[in-house]
Amino acid sequence: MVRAPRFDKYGIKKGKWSEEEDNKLRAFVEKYGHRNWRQLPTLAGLSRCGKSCRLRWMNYLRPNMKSGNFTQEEEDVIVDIHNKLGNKWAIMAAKLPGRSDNDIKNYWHTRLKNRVPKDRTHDQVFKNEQIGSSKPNPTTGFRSNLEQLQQQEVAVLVAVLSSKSPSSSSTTEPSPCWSTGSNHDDADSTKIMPWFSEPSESFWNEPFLLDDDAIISSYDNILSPMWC
DNA sequence: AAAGCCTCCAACCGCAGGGAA
DNA sequence: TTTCCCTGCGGTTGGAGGCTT
Repeated sequence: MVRAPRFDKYGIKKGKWSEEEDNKLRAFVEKYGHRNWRQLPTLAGLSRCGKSCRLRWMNYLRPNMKSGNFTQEEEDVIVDIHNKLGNKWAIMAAKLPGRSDNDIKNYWHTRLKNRVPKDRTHDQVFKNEQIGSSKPNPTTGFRSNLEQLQQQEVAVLVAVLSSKSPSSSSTTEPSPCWSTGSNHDDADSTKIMPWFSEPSESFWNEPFLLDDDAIISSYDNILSPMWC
């Protein structure tokens, strides 16, 4: 079900993550955070690119990640947002704590896509909007129609993000907003994520000390691009 | 039993936006 | 102002496992 592990020409591992790699990544991020995904794999002793580490963390290793089937409520949220905004998986993920954009995207493609009438999708709405206004307004033209639609999208987006998420009423689960880098500031991050403690200042100023000498020596010989 | 097909999802890839230099 | 780097997003793919014939 997943890609077989392999190494690219730079020695960067690709494919399925092992339990050991997961543990290394989880331990490192929980201890030091993830300010620099590009350097993180080197510091954490992983033969992965930063992008791969970020994806793994965001999709599976984050605290409070849910597994298993989507509830009817979650499904409704996905369909509703898709009708309004289209394939905005990150926005849907922000509304569904514990679900990643990848989860939602997969769920849409495998379960929901064929269930939702095509003429109700955002893309079709967008097309209809353009077809319906095939005679451009002599004073404003097509561009303003598009801008108007974009303004409507922004309004919907604001409404979606400002409304309560389905599970927030029944749980005390932290808001996923931290994961999108919005709607919070650093001062609040420890409240939102009790597990996320700001690393001590010395961490960012002092050289990182690893237990494994081999990793330290390899750090000096990084020739491959760390980001894919 | 086995071959072929289908489904699902973890992971990869490329692009765009924002910020720093 | 321009260029470069980093990050996040959305589309696509690889391939294991299940199903059908």
